[in-house]
Amino acid sequence: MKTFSISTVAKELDLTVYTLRYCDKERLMPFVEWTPNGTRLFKETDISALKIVECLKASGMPIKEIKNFIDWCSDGDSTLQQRYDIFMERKATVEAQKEELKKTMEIIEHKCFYYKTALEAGTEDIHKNKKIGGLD
Amino acid sequence: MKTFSISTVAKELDLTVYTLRYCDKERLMPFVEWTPNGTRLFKETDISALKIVECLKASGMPIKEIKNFIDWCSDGDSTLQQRYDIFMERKATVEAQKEELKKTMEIIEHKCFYYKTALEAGTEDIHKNKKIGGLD
DNA sequence: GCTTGACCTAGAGTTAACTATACCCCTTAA
DNA sequence: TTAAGGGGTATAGTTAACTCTAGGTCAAGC
Repeated sequence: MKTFSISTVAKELDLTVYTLRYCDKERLMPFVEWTPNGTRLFKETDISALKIVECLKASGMPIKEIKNFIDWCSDGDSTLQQRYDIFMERKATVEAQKEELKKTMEIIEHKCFYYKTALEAGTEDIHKNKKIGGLD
Repeated sequence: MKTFSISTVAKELDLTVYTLRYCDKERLMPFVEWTPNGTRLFKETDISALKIVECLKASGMPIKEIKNFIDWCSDGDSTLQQRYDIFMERKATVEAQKEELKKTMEIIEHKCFYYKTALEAGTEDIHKNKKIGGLD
């Protein structure tokens, strides 16, 4: 079976070896195996699992909670419901983040317009007294 | 002119007074005025400006860079280009974040499906050997 | 056989953005 | 007139997720 060194995996996942070792210390990868002389050996499936870990991180999940998920994975079918719940919950938080970003983007685009027109006019004054209490 | 206390503004922006004072210490609100006995007095326009600060924070901009923007605002029309550039750059990074979230969401939704079907089958085994090296 | 470079651990240091504490002042209501 | 409550400062502590350093092992190549 093909295996990979920690630095290869780091490159593949766009992480540092420090980060991978940190994740290991936090018990996020109990599945990786070792050579007899104490070097980690990553399998293809390990890399897939780490991509899920990265996905959960990207969704804003703290590492301690990701650890719960990893533990449940080792526990087999009895934890299927918990694992399902985790991803449904993640789906909701990511949806909320998307909404937040959308609002943020609206304000930013408004400001782009504000400064574009101000630049064209040579002064910000054209926006003064436009709307009282507005965001302009 | 109507003014607001720090705790009122905190409520309005959904921040703590600690956070507002921290922002002040970081020179993110040089525009707020003070009573003779040393209390901050927020105007309506100050709250609008702080909403922009919060928007920049939400876009992932570090506070030290937001400070640059605030400084430029005080410098008048000579900094219009810099300020425009900042928002155009923010627009690009938020766009990138949206892309990232989209990818994250795809994996999460795939996992929701994975666990939903596993739950229905009563076992995760139905997904074994489906695709070698796949994300399932 | 010696150097180089990849791997290892333990543990210290970093960073940003708060968050809290200690202690002070001022106003207001009982 | 005193106690509560809201304001202020300075400074210390927290947190998460790295990031780095020191010091060590081991295999390969010259």
